[in-house]
Amino acid sequence: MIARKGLPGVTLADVAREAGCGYGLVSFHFETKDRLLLAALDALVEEYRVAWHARSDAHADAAAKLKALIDLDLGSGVTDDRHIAVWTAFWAETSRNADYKARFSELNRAYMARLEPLIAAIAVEETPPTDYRLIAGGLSAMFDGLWVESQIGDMRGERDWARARSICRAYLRAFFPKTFGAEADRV
Amino acid sequence: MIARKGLPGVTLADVAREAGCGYGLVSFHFETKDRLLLAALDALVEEYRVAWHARSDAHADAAAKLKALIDLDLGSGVTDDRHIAVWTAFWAETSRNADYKARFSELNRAYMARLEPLIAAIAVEETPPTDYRLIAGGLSAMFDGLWVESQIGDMRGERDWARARSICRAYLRAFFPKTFGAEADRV
DNA sequence: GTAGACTGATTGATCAGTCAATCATGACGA
DNA sequence: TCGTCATGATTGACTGATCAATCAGTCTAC
Repeated sequence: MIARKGLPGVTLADVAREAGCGYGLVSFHFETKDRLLLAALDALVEEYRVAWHARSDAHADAAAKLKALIDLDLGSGVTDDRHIAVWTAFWAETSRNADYKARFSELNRAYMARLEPLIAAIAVEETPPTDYRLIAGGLSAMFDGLWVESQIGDMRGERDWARARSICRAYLRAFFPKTFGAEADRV
Repeated sequence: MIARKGLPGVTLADVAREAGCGYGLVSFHFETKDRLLLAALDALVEEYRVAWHARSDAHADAAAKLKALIDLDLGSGVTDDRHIAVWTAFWAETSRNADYKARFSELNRAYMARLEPLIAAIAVEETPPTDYRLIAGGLSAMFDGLWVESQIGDMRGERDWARARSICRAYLRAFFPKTFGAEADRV
């Protein structure tokens, strides 16, 4: 519903109708619209976190984990247009909402704490020319940027997600040519 | 005002007060709140476009133009926190507003039409290992992502912008080591 | 019988949009 | 030179709609 109507466009009456209960119950349960939206953000973050850990734990080596992260972030079930519309909706309010900011700060910390060691592990094998932290920060920024562009640009459908994944693989290949082979990646 | 209060938080009465005129004049001049916001977006895009062309035209070679673009997008007067808060506010509504989408599509087209030739020009000199379009797309995504992170993350102040610029320079150096030298870029 | 789950009508606040009234400017004629 | 009028700019009170929050009451399960 947030994806369809935006954060301010969602009304408690809408939520009640969709949930199949009365208005009062929504109001009573969440106390306030702010808290309802915060609960939605928490659910969104948690859903992402679960999917992310699941994919990460499914692989042993750093390169495979990174590839799995690319697949998760760009075109998976938790990063389709609908989900991303919700992320961007919350992003837009973050500068005015300390609760949102806290959630994103913590998510970002956890994210970088998992991403940086992966990059570092590969970097030591390839005699790093650059700070691995910058490489990790760049990859993270790329994901966010590709999410934004999927919302505001002309991206539509799996082909464009495949291109987004190619962009990220090209990025990693540029830094780590040995680890991320030279398959043809033109889309 | 949009940066302070968000798109739905801005009221016509606020605008009138800030502009020092009566409520009715704002209402009469813009006809509708939607059109007022669209005018604000047009002004934002135009301001960016002017700054971008000015910086681009100030240099002759592609590498210098690219460096100027990095400086413009990450930490200049048209990309401070206030401006970026407005961009993200409009981004969040784009999936629901065809006018916004049209503006961003056109801006993106113009942006890539300028960016891709720069990358291509450098790529031919360095025997490209990857499609230059992917490299350009990655840089554009990085800019957007760093904007998002400046809003939602813990970025604050010039030091973090310097780090963001380092990320982009590291990106370009990874693809084009000859053109983008190997200065120490650790922040 | 009672506690807790649940309902939805009501209230009060906010806000976009409307419109009748006012004001400023300048043209025109005496 | 001065008064008069017309036009367009500008005002802000008012209207109607929307919506979060409240609360008095109903239902259900045990």
